[in-house]
Amino acid sequence: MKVARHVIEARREAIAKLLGNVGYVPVLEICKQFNVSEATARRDLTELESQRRLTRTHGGALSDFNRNFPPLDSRKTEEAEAKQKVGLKASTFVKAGMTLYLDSGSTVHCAAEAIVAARIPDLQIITTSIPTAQLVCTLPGVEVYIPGGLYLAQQAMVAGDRTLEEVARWNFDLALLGAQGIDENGLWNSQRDISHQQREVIRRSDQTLICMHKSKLGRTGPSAVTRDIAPLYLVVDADAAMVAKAKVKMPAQHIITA
Amino acid sequence: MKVARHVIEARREAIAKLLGNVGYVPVLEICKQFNVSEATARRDLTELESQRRLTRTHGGALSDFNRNFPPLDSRKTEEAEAKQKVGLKASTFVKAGMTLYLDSGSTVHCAAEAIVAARIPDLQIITTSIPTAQLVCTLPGVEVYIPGGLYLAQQAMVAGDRTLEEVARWNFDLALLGAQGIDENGLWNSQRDISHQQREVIRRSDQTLICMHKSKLGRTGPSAVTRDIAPLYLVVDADAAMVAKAKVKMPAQHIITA
DNA sequence: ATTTACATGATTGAGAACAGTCATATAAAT
DNA sequence: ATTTATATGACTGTTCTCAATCATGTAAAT
Repeated sequence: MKVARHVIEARREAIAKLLGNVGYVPVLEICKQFNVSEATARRDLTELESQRRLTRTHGGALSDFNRNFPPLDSRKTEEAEAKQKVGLKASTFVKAGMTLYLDSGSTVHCAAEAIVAARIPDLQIITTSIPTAQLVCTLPGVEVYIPGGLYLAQQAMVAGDRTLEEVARWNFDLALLGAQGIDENGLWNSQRDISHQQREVIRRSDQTLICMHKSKLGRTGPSAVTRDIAPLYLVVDADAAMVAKAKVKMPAQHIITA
Repeated sequence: MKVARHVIEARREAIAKLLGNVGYVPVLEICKQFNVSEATARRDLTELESQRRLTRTHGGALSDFNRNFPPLDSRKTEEAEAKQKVGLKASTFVKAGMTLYLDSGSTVHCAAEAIVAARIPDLQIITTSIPTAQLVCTLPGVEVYIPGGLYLAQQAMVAGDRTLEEVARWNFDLALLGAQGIDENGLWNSQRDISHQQREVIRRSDQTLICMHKSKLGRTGPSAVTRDIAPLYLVVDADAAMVAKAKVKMPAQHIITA
């Protein structure tokens, strides 16, 4: 029987969310959880895949978010080098005594590695990323705060309403954020929760650096963080001309080439 | 043909690493990458899975994110067996659908391992322990919340005023707590912060199990959690007579021998 | 109210993945 | 050097997964 549109949307949204939390969902698991036949479960998955929100595998589906943010350590791609360059550049903005927000994501994690390498002391660091927290807590005089929230196994981070509330209780001297894309319409990320939270961080931070590598220039994502990117700073492994080509509306002095 | 042990180890290590980078590897991909038959690829995967280093799926394997924490593992070596027994017993009190508080500490971590082994689904788990969070989040239908707070590198946990505040926003069906000691004056722990927080958890939980091994009977600690231990339950690898010798004022039916 | 559109579940055949068994060749043990 | 242990690949039958098709009943459109 045909079923109301909103029911379908809700179920697919729920599947996507489930996938975001768990990382991998077998088809039969979906059948059980949502009381649908394999056929519909598969149909939902193919639909979600065509929306680029997941990747199908034999027997189930993989979170796409996982592919964008694979585990942060032990990676050796040429992308990793770019990210390290970007992270290193971003870390030069960090000064002793700052209250600092570090986003979850591999590029910002590289920045954290550079901060540790530079042995910048006496920071107050707030981060939703567990690996990043564990990394920076080795620095002398550094206090690391993790906002509470739902733990996402895939990304080893916390997120959700409570996280947002917690973040709203801080003010930052500097925030380092990752993103999925930036174009003439603004800044984009992968999930509504994360975009929401980043918007709050931007509001509460004296200065915000968007850390990304050049392949993300001109690209978008499922969820808009902000259209108004003029106050932000962009740290990227590309010169101003390349950034201009992506139609990023940002003052030239806010573009920092790594 | 039989092949040298180190070759096998190396290949399996490489598979694990590959998995760490990519997040998901199909079996055939392993066959191609390492020039082995499907049989060996599968054998490697089952071996790695038994080492808890990955999760198998139909057609491949998923990277496992619940990495073991060195600090917790080293603490586990002594009296590990006793703690596992206690943890196993405590886990039998956990039923599907519960809202559950899991304390930070090795004994409760053992209980978490037993919960995972029993594959109890649909829990809502609140824990301040990062390793425990990463362990239990693998269960189906389980949501894991980490209260915000100051990250303590030593214990891989969060603590502090904010953590207490966050905990105070929940109510639990069941709480599993560790402790440093219990005697005629009540329950003891190592730090004021932790005692404070445990007191709050006890207040907010329908049932509280204190999980400890017998060497802690009759011992105290720097900070009192509560003098009124009568409503609590004690899971310990000792019989009622041994508990009585420690002058623990607790109804007999509240003493559970592991 | 009637018609159209379509989401769903059941069925089916094809293809993929799996566990088990066995022969073999080589590493480790003696 | 001889024996034992075992890692491997080939083979096999079974199970699982998948895409396609069709009938059905309900939501949307008219």
